Amino acid sequence: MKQEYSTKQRSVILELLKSTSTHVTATDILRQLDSLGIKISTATVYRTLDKLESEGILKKMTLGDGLGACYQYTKNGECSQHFHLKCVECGELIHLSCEFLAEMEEHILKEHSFVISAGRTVIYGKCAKCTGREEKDSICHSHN
Amino acid sequence: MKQEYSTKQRSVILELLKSTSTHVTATDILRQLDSLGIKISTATVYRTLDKLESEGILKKMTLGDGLGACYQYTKNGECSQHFHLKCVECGELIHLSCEFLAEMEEHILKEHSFVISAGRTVIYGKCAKCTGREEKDSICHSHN
DNA sequence: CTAGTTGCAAAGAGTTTGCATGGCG
DNA sequence: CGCCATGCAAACTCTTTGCAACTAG
Repeated sequence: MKQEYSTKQRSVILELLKSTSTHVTATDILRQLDSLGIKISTATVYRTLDKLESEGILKKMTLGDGLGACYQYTKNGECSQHFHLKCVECGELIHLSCEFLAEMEEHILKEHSFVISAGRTVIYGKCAKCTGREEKDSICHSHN
Repeated sequence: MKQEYSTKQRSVILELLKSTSTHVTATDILRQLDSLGIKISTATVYRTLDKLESEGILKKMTLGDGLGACYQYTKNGECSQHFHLKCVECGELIHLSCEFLAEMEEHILKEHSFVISAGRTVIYGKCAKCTGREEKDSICHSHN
């Protein structure tokens, strides 16, 4: 097995991720590093994220926007155990840890023989804020 | 509202999608068109897929691999009312109409104030066939 | 010293856009 | 005829790769 060196770049990136509460793209990280005056090459960021992911330190998720992969720091894979709700209006990502979802997984496993990959799944819809907002101005139009 | 013309390109692309049982990427379509000797430009394929999707004729899904967006034909709107389970192994799309899901929607609405858009949501995981298949050859490795 | 790591720049893959032309209704 | 759709090529974004220089252990 490959040994991991503890380099400055690696720890900077990891710190950044630890201090971020939501998911970030590689580009976000690049931008942040840039605004912090830290210079780490694009390639290194991608390679590091990749490594951190395969070490299980980060979770990689694809939120079907045009944004590319998102990464998020998770203490021992925590995020792989809950679902994500993504508001299609405002883009907010809600982490949903709730026993009901566990039930749902079980149900789908038993009744439909399907093993859900919660980490990969993003449930789309509208968050509270955006639902309220919509009701105000959509008097009578079907759907976009 | 924009009117949709029925062009040759549009119907060719739609036919292709109708006759495909799993998801395809824009590139797949381009390749297929090419091997059929039909020439439709890249831009048109992308624009058409986009339009078909917003008309609700296609379902767009992102299978977080490096592959880009995937599209799949679904009979007009029929599918906006139930969830979809997508096997990340074999590509099978399972249409899941089940009261449990309705319960789940309600739960998420009440407890989390989030309105799920079932038509937009794809739940990823592994279907029965592929789960069985995996167990055969993964004697003892943690997870990918 | 050795093997993993970094930077740079170039290359790829997927997708989008501007603009002139073509085609449906 | 008017307006949407198409083609082409250039532009873009995200990500990967080759390779020489570098550094942690």
